[in-house]
Amino acid sequence: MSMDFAPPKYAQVMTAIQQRIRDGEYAPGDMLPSETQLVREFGVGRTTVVRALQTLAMQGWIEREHGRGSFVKGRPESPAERVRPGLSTAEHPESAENIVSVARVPAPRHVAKLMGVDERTPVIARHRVTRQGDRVSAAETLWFPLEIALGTDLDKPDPLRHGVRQHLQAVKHLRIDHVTERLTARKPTKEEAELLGSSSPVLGVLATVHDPAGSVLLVLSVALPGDLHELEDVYQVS
Amino acid sequence: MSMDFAPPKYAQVMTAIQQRIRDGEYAPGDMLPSETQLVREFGVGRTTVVRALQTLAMQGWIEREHGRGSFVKGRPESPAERVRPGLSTAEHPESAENIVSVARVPAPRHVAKLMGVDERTPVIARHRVTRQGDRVSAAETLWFPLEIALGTDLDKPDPLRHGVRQHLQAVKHLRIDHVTERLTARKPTKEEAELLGSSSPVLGVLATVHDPAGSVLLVLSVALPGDLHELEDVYQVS
DNA sequence: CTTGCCCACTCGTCCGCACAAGTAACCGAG
DNA sequence: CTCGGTTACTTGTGCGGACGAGTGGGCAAG
Repeated sequence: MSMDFAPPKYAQVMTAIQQRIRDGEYAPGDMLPSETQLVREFGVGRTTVVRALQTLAMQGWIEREHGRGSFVKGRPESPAERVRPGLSTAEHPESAENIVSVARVPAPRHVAKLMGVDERTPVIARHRVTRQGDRVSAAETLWFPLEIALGTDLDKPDPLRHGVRQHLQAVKHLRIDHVTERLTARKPTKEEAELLGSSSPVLGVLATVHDPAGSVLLVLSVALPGDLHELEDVYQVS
Repeated sequence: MSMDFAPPKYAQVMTAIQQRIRDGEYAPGDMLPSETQLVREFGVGRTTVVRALQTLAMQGWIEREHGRGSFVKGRPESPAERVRPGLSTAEHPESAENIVSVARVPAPRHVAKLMGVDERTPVIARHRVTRQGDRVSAAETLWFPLEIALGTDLDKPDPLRHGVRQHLQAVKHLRIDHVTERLTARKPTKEEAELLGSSSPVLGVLATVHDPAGSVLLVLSVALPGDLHELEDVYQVS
């Protein structure tokens, strides 16, 4: 059975309006249709339209003025836009083609340090790649402490179709709370260079993923070829 | 008549709960009273309680789990701090030793694009270095549109002792509002390699600095040798 | 003991309605 | 002409009710 879940109506209204703003149909400064008009257009209750508009306002897409109307601000630029390679790596679904190898290996020095265990403690290393068309656009390694991987499929070479984060949540109720990322420029390791088919500089992302208590769920390292990737960040100055 | 306006009820509920979290009455991890209980306690409709709780959740005070309850996160922390090479470069004071050269040159393609002007439009290029002990730890170039530099000392090779940001503010009342940064890994240019004394990979930061109206005040490019620099970033997950 | 179902409880979403309050255009009295 | 009120719009807030869906404990059948 095709059980595709429809997103909630208020979210549908939000996406529709966001799309129109991006398309320029609603330009910055324009007044949006009134709540009543939107109610008619989308065939939903005012509660729903109001919730969509108020959420958009909180996210900075629009501005609402009591008695006048809602106006396009067109500047959804918020700290939410930051690229977060660490998190997206933990969330991305896997497929058979992008698993390179999964093995139990002694923890490399820098990984052991981040996990707070002794060097050479055995850990699970899960090597993957991401493809963009024909080319390998990223080489990723995820390291798991044994006690985390215990009872999960993280130590098996089968693809996790819902991603690592989902798997941890579903199988062991482990929740990701925060991520520490360290970014640097470096040469790819021999293995990475082979996978990427190039030894030009890479952006190295080393991320430590924690649960709410601060324990390390995994450490991950991503090598992003410099000629393929740019990380963008916009911020307000106090 | 003392017409003091009572804040809306949903806001009253929010502040009450926030207060209890701050006081420790609701400790992190605790389950909040259920919506129904809060309805009874505050004598308001469920709509109101739900709105309060959902807003608190969006602000990061609590977490709501479908079917289980609402839980104190006790973490109204703002989006985590991030290193911002772009801004600090604009703020750092200069000294005679770290000015390499200042000249009027045609805008390079990528700079012209960010400024929104034609390629080869003349701009002021200000080349600098940062030292760490004996070693040059960063090579920076700041490009200014002519109309910005006009009437300032930005086009003169004398060090700006209070930094570029201060100078713009003091001399022309120009205020920095936001910065867009693009990060990538690349090989240093010939000039950068010479200044840095190495041609190992660098972290390239290309930042566009805007005033409140969105006009570009300057574009700056920083080359950070990968073996000397790491950019760290911590963030909360949803 | 284990398994599977039921049920009470939780939050998620949505509706229709009501009234308050701010805004702006119109219109008539002066 | 100016002024002030009326009126038709807008958003802000609030209620009660309804149904859906996820969670977890209890309970009875196996």
